[in-house]
Amino acid sequence: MAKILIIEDEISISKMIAYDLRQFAHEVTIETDGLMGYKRAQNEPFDVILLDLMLPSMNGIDICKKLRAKDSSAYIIMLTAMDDELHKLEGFDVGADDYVTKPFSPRELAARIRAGLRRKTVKEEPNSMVYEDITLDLSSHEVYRGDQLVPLTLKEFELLEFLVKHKGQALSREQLLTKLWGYSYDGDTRVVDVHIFKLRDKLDPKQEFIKTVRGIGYKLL
Amino acid sequence: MAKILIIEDEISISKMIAYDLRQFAHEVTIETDGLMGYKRAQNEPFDVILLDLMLPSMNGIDICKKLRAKDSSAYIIMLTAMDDELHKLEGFDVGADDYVTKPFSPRELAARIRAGLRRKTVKEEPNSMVYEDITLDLSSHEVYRGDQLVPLTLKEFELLEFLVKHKGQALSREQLLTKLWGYSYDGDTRVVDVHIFKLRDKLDPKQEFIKTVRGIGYKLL
DNA sequence: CCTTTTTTTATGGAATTGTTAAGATTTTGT
DNA sequence: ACAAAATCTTAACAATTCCATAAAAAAAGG
Repeated sequence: MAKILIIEDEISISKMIAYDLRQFAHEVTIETDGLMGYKRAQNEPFDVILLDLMLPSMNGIDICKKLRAKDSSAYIIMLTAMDDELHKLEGFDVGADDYVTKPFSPRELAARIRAGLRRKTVKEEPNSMVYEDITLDLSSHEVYRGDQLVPLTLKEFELLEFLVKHKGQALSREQLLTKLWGYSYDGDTRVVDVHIFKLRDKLDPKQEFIKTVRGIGYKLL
Repeated sequence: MAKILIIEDEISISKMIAYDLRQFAHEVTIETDGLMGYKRAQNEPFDVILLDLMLPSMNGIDICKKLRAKDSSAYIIMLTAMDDELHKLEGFDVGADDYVTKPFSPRELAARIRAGLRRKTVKEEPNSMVYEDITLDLSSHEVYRGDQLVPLTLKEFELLEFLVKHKGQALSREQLLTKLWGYSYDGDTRVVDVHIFKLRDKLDPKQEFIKTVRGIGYKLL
């Protein structure tokens, strides 16, 4: 489910769209004023923004331009009235990802939003990984065991990330060294053991998840 | 200090808010009933009115509409439950100046009230971001820590703005340099450290908010 | 029960960040 | 246009954190 912002002054339209989107468990926010909408778009991390062209206090084109000038990562869909073809063009110049002409069917809009979301998720890397009750937040570099924040050092974090990414695989010390320490690493192969120990100490004291594969290395169940 | 009216039927919430606000020497009045609250709002010159949406005998939306219709000069902040996004919309149509979704932190509410009071006296368009009790006024380029104006240089301001906009994310020095200094910047990467140091010095001497992510860069909690 | 491998602990040193100050650059005031 | 002031950048040193190594203790395997 995604965070979606609708900036549209015709309340009947925005309510209809919002109703449909909420059916798909999306979190929908509506703004009727251009400037207010722009401010929210700027300050909250929306996944998709539906943007009407004609708006009070600030029009859709300017909003789109400004959002792109900053580095909003939102997928922006412009809503245009049938006849302003010219504006449609500008909409694209301006950094919109897609456009829909009014009147449109809810189905079509929903499909375009889904397409946008897919594209967005493919484009961006996943920003969190979950393993059992351990959550790795890649953007904030935080790790939680349940809802307990567990401070890890960089190497510990990278090691855990690699383990989770390859869970189930037995990973040799050499593999870990070349991937996490770099291909030209020529130090002691036992470095890995020490970091595994520290990871276990912080996250898995009972060695429930991080198993040692004798003669090889380690693996995450 | 200001006269503040809280219209909220959940006594635990209103008492908590009132307690916090009185710490700042504000004069706080509480009403639990919609109609009663409306009457007081009409008859006394409050600077700020905190208005719950769902209230007995008269809801927040109607109160707000009627007060605006009379042209009460109060700065009205709507308190909305997380999920009634639709009501939030109506709240704006209706002339509220700001809104806060429950649950909210006392700090954030206090900051928004201060922002409202400032705006009320200076009468300028607010284009502001609020983080904890730090308010960033983007149009005047002013930053407040609580009530206190904190003079920042341009780079410090931009840095803070970027941190707030990406709060929670660990931001690398390279990211900050390319976004804030420009894509072609080729100087020392430690410039960032110095500016972080100065920002902390002015806004966060105890390093409560601006955390360093060793091996990466910095992040705002 | 002896050997091999892994776990655990301790420590010096390397790398990263904090802090300060001085020089360079830009902005402001006159 | 010039001088003064403010801000930014760089460099150097201090403080801190983290990592790699070594080496002892424990466990596994035969």
